[in-house]
Amino acid sequence: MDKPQKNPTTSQIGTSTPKSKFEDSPVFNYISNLSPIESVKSISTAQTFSSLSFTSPPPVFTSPHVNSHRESRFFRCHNSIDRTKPLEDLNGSVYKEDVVVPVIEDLNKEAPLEDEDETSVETSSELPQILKSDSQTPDRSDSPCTDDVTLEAPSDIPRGEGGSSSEDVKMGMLNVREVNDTPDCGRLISNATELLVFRSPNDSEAFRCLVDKISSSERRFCAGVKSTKRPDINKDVPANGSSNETEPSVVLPNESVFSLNRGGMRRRCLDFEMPGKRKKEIADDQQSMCDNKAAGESSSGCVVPGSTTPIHSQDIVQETSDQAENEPVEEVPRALVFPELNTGSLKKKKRVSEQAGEGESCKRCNCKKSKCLKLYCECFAAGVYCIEPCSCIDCFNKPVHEETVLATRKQIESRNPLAFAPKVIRSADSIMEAGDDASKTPASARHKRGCNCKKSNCLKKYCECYQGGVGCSINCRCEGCKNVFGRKEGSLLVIMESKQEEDQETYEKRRTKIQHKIEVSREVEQNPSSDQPSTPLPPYRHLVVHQPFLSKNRLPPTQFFIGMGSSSFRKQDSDLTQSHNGKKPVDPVTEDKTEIMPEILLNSPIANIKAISPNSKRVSPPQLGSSESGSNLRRRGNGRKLILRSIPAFPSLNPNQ
DNA sequence: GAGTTTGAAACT
DNA sequence: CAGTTTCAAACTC
Repeated sequence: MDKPQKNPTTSQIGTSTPKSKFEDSPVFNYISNLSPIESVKSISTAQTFSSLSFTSPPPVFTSPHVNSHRESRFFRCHNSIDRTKPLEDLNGSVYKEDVVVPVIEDLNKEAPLEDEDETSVETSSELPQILKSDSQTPDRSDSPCTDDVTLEAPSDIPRGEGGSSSEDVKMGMLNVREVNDTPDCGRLISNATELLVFRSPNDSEAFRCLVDKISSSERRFCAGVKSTKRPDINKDVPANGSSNETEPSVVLPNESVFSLNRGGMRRRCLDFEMPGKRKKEIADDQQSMCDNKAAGESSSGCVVPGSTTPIHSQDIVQETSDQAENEPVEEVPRALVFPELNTGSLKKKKRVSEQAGEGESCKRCNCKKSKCLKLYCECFAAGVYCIEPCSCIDCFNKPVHEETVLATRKQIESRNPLAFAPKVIRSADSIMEAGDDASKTPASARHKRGCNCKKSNCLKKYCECYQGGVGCSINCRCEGCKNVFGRKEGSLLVIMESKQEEDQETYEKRRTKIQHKIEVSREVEQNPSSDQPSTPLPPYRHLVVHQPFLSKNRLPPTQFFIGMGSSSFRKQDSDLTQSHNGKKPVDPVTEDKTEIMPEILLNSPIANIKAISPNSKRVSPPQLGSSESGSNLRRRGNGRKLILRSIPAFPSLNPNQ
């Protein structure tokens, strides 16, 4: 199996092979040179670290467990393949590798900070186990395999990638859960809930909550994990890994944030979480295997409630934070994921949810004719089984009918591969934003398909964009859009036009600036270090900060459309820019920018991120008129247009791609 | 809680 | 692809 392979490496590295050997090895040297961390680790952690770098992630990644997790996200692993492919692809690729790596890094870095090496070690070890197989015994922590896993991940995954973070988070979750089987599960769960929130399609709000909490949650999470794990870990884990790995828990939180960025990641988080819940539930009910399957998906479902987004997410988060300490109940939402099995626990959850106002957070449907086998059903659409709280009639969206569910899913997916993809796609920027604004800035995001509102003015939850806490985009065909999160192009155009009317002089100035920027951008390309807004390398924050939406405090609209065919989005985006042109005949500048930006953006991943930021795209909603927006625009001047262009560059989001 | 409104999903 | 119907959530009373 995978383990054997890993084990040898790990065991060798960790146990038998002395540091000296590794160090002597050319590989070791090479690795050490590559990573800055090494130097630190070399002393205490060298073994683990090196092993990580050496060992290939493959074992973990390849491990069936991993797969199972992914699959679990949805109703089943198998299913996941079809429907989730897009998502999974995103998740999957990043998932395994990313997860492992971040943890390791964090461990290395933080390990020293954290006192307990032992705990850290165990966590790392556990992670592998989890990754490999959820079901596997926790005892494994002792086994070298775990070490291997951790080791491997780091090497492959670069820190820089935000996506990885998600993985890490998941990993952390998993570890925690497994560990949790024990007492502290509650906390873990609470933490998990946060993750779930991220996952929710509506992430925007959830994301906010997370962001807000993250700082605190991380602490908790780490603390909880450590505390929980340590006892167990200590038992199993000897001094070895201890020093190295302490960090995982800590790491997780941070990375979790990153994970949020990617749509795919969300679900995973849910899945992982599910297991945790599941364990609890299982312990209580000893539910059948189906639960596990369902759990994975359900978890996602819980999160899903896109509509619930803002409110729910917040509520949930709060609850989690509060309850986490007191009660594990938080999981309620997840429980939703699992259908009938949880009944006992569900009640609890229900109560909790209701109290918290969470009801919304979890998906509950009220289907009467669809049998919960159509997208009409929120649960089904969210990839979650219906649960007790649901008031559905003739529900087939239950583990009992798993086959039916899967078949139906397949069918729907065949029709629309993205049918089960999150409706709201978030960009990596979201994280950044969150970081900036603990407030709640929703991550930049957009509705993948756009809305078609005619009477609600995109001011009610009828509007999926509004529901998801994102602004309308070009994709939207809404009429009279007044989406507070961002109006669609029409509005923008209007704004633009008005501006032009107001002052063409300004326009010309802008144009000049843009040209300027273009020049700058060129320079930037040559000199990445430059602070120019266009520069890809510079911190994402620039983008985020400048984005007008952020100023709003509300969700920054995202330009990012994920699952959707990127091509369409791009076109649309371009259309936006063009639309300006179209409606406004002018805007040669934009075109210029667009041309320039893409190149820059494409060059570096970071650039991509920037590109993602939707804000730029959306010129600025009505609110923009205010000073902030104006200032932003001026600052970037061209920046904004440039950013829009960059969007297309953002490849990673599209699952399909 | 019942009824209405709304827009997505499904169907033709 | 467009138009219509079905459906269930969101909303109102």
